[in-house]
Amino acid sequence: MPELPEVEVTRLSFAYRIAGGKVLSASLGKALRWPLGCACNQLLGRVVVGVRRRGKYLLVDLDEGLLLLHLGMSGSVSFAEQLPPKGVHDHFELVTSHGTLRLHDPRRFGAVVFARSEDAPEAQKLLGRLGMEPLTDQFDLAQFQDQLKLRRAAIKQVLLAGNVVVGVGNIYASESLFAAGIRPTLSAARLSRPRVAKLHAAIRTVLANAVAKGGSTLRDFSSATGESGHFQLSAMVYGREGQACRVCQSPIKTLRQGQRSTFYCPTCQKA
DNA sequence: CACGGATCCTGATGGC
DNA sequence: TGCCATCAGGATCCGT
Repeated sequence: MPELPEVEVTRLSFAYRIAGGKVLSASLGKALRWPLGCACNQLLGRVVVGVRRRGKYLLVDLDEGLLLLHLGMSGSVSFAEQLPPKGVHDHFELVTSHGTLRLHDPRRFGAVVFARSEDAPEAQKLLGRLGMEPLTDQFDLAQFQDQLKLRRAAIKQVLLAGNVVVGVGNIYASESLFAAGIRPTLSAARLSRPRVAKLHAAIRTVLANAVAKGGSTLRDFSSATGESGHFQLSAMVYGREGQACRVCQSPIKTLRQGQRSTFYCPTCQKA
């Protein structure tokens, strides 16, 4: 479910409200992708200092240590003073004096991991190999060009891998490549510098636009306050196989890359 | 190191 | 209605 825009929309929807809250209780349900890395009662009394995002991770900063939350494919976060009773797929809960943070994740590809600090090995294991943040100045064009030169794989797969640039998942990889007019199957290393520059700008525009639209709600994404996103309504290619391209009217095509669907316009996206 | 494929898990959907 | 196959917003691990 969640790519960078959905994670950022989630963050924006609860960060300012949870900040300052003191942890009153914490509980875990079924196992997520990795163990929490501490006993739940070690979190008692901690104060939530703020919530940041790195790639698709939410970093819940505590006065001592931090929690790394990942939503996997099907995760979502709720935050409210009072939440409805726990359901079968609610696997983590942090009750604070400002409200309750809950992670709902049917497929359990998500994770909650405690780390003593961002630099600690348990955090670096998850964050250490992440690529550049696309919506910050860290996303340097020259560096992007240099790094793509080292990758022979298809540009779509390089974007998804997250070790060059983070946060671009299956929806926004297709959308960004459409915006840049690039065929998803092209080898990253063979893209001309001007085309990479176009892609660099496209990624930023597409992601920023998606955040502004509240993310994409395909089946069940909503922010921590329950708001649906509506980026999917303006998607140019994702989920539009067979429909007319919004620019040139050609039917949108689909293909499989690394067991994921890719959508593209055969006319607008040049080989 | 870079690459492609298998893998974790549950639920929705479509064909027969 | 049931059963089976396929697909779904991710990312790690493993063999080459």
